[in-house]
Amino acid sequence: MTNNSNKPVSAVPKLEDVARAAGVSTATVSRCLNTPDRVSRKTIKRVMDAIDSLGYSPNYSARALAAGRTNTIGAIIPTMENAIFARGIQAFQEELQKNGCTLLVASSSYRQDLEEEQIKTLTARGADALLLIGFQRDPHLYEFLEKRKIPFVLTWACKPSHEQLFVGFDNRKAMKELAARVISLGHRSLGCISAETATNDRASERVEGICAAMQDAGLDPGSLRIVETTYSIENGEKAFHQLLTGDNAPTAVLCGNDVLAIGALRGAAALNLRVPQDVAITGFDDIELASVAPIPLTTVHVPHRRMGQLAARVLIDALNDVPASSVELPTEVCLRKTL
Amino acid sequence: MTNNSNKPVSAVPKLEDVARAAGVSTATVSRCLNTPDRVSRKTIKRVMDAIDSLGYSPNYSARALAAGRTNTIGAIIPTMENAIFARGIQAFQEELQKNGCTLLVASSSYRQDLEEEQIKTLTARGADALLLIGFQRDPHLYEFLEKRKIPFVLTWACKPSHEQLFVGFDNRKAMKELAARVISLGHRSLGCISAETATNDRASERVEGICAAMQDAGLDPGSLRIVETTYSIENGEKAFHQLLTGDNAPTAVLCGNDVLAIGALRGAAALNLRVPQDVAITGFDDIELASVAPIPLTTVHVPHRRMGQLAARVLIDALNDVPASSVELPTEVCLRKTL
DNA sequence: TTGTACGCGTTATCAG
DNA sequence: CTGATAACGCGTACAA
Repeated sequence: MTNNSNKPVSAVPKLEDVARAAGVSTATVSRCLNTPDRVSRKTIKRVMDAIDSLGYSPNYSARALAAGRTNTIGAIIPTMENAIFARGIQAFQEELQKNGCTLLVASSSYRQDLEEEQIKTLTARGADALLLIGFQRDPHLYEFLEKRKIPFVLTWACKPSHEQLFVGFDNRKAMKELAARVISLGHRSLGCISAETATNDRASERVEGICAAMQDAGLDPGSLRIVETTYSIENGEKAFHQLLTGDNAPTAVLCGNDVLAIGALRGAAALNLRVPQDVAITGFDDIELASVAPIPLTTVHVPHRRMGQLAARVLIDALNDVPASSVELPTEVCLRKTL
Repeated sequence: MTNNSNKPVSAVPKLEDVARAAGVSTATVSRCLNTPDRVSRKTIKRVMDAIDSLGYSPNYSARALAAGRTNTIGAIIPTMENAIFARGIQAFQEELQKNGCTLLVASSSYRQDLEEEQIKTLTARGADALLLIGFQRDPHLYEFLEKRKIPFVLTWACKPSHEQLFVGFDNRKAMKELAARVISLGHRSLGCISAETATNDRASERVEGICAAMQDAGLDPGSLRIVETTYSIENGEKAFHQLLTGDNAPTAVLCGNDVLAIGALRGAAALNLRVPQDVAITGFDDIELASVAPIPLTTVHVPHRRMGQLAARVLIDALNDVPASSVELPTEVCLRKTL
């Protein structure tokens, strides 16, 4: 067998090679791949056979450059290590895949400057659309995205007054409902372990929710003791210790998420406090972990998978110029044993 | 202010626009971005100013097409929902980012056919290199990657006889060590809850490890009762129930990972069995969850973050033609309270 | 239904 | 050190 072309045998096949093998033009091969309706049955078969035998697969960079679209959607999440985002993003990805789109994930480590960088990078890489977490970011970023006509959806939060597309839930309302529950059980001295509220709108809305519930119940929101820390079991434990060993220890500690709450639970055990008799503890998110905690955790259930899936649909619609609208997902207080 | 060009003001700026604004050629702008050493100080400043004021950022598709490299590395993991992979991949990503590379993640849902599809997609998308989990896959995939000269690293496992690059640990050895520990404590009747071994080499190697330990101790490996199931707390619980309510219930249940073990723990509670007095339970991976289980879990510690980081280094070296070599990471039996 | 030819935004080669 | 200019692989008018 001889190699009578002047190219190495092992070169990656391109459209032109397929065209030659099938005895058609490159345009026809391209059409077979993108608009098969406009090609005759026979030709399609010839071309497909050639594609198979050559092991051809299209070069997405070239395709993106020529077509102006990448069929790639980007998502920027604060961290990949948290089960919450993982679950929602997994669902997001599955739905995208059904629609022929690929997901590009980047994580910002909860830092706004890094998020901005990632937004720039992902758009430069040709992401057709973006999923972002929360609302809080520099306005010029929104202008940037709008100028480039890149659809985006905001998730894990909602702000119905906003014109921006979102698929999320009301953090404030959800936490307020839970806090009201706590108060209705007689708790008057509340504590809270939260993520950093300055740069995390979900966290600050949750704290607001607690304050609102206190207000409604005639309690002074100023009396809420707040400890801010980074999400992790260990930090939850430390924060709990700090809260409970200070003056005027709270009788109930509302945590910004389940991970912190698990830490708090561990902290309670270390201090020989019984939960919920000596101190009540609540979480947020209802991750799988919540139901298998040493004491099953009272928390707020959030429909993460559904959120991811809907967010994908919204973006795909937007890309197809189908008018999409925001959706606020319901959350639900999930009573178990720690309250 | 007038727009005296015939283009819309809002068009995304390109290299040419920057060149015009800076009064240089496109080649020079390109050089400023890629090989600044070969451009004079002054010119660089002029160009950078133009870039800033126009808000230019390069089109990666075009760059990839012209340069033949994307600075993108792909990773295909069985699932994003598992903390194990999340942690390793997060570290992988951080290390890549330090080296100017972007990570593209895809998940295969533990299915070989989907993994193959993802490999094709990621290479078509121009991934310069790939991270894969485990060794077990159709040989023609390896040929495919080698033909395309795409470096790849296999992780979460190792097979020193192999020529392929890997950064992982010996699942068999790790589990064997743990099993030997279990046996040395007097357990003669062993059970095992594992992921599907047919398509998951990490799982099958772990099971093999148990059998090897039994053999060494003069026990019949055939007596090991194995239940295969999908990783989840709930499935772990079910499998445990099945194991313990059958004839000849084992006195120790070794689980393929921590998630299953947590489920087993819950199953034990449901059956009113004390752990470890009535039945011993062990996990694998040592995720954060393991240490906060109702009863702290005896498990095998795996250096996930280090693995991710090293895998990144290996790939980056390979891309720079620096000879890289495989590394086998040590694991460690982690004794807590369930054994 | 099919083919021709140009353009997408960069990089890289080769002169100057 | 800088500037023309030819690739890179594909999509898509426009023509046939």
